[in-house]
Amino acid sequence: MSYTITELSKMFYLPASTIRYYEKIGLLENVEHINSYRRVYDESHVDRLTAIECFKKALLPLAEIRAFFTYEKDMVANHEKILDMMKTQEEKTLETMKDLEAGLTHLQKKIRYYSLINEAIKNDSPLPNWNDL
Amino acid sequence: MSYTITELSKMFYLPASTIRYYEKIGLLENVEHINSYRRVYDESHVDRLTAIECFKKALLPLAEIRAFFTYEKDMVANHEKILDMMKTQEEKTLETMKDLEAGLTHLQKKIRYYSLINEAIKNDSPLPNWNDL
DNA sequence: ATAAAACTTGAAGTTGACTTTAAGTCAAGC
DNA sequence: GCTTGACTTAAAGTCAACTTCAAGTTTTAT
Repeated sequence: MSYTITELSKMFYLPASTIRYYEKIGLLENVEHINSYRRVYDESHVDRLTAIECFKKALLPLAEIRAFFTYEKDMVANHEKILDMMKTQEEKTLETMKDLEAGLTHLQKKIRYYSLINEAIKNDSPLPNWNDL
Repeated sequence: MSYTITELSKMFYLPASTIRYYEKIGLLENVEHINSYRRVYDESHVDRLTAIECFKKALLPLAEIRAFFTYEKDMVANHEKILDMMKTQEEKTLETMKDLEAGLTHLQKKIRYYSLINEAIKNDSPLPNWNDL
């Protein structure tokens, strides 16, 4: 099965320009050009983009993702390097999640506070105090 | 109590240049300059930086954070706008957390996989298959 | 009194991840 | 055979969030 850039674009909700950009920086490889012009993709590229999507969700920078693909070409030789990369990234991701959770808690406190303010204004009652939450 | 830029810098693990930058883009306000030269900060600035830290953890862009501070100056007039902002941001944060969790799961699967590869190589046994996980 | 350390400014530079632009190519339909 | 539309290229532009730089000022230590 083969795909045009527009098909991939729709599949992954990515602008075609981004898909071309990924090729340019080496995230997508071996892209054929029919009549030495238009790009043609196959399952391998769909797999790549799927993997990229996952890694991006885990907040890996594109350079790291590319490094992973490079190492993965000889995973027997590089399995330790890859394992290191993934573990380092796992820690970063966990760290980010902790921050996000703290941020979310802060946000939700603000939401409670401003909901109370809303109430107080409606009922013409005294405004609540941030420290009373 | 008053603080120098270096003191704040150490308190918040931020380079002084960043603190100056935050002032420049309007995140820090009313910064006095002794002898019309060096910056002097007080508790209000410590509070601001603490709030900025929280919002940044929740991944709010600096422009949003500044907007919040602006609205907060008249929270009686702007409480609905603020509430909207915070709720919108809460959703975005929850969305990001979901993505992060998905990314983390993917990462952990990779870690399991490459640990098995590691084992297999040590024991000279056949390499595991990604689909067997 | 002088030099070094710590701070100041405005402007320019950096990084990552794209996006936009301008000019060109090619197949398809009228 | 000409236009339209979907694609191509390389290069430049954008955006957020800083960082670095060059040149100047002030405080502190010798």
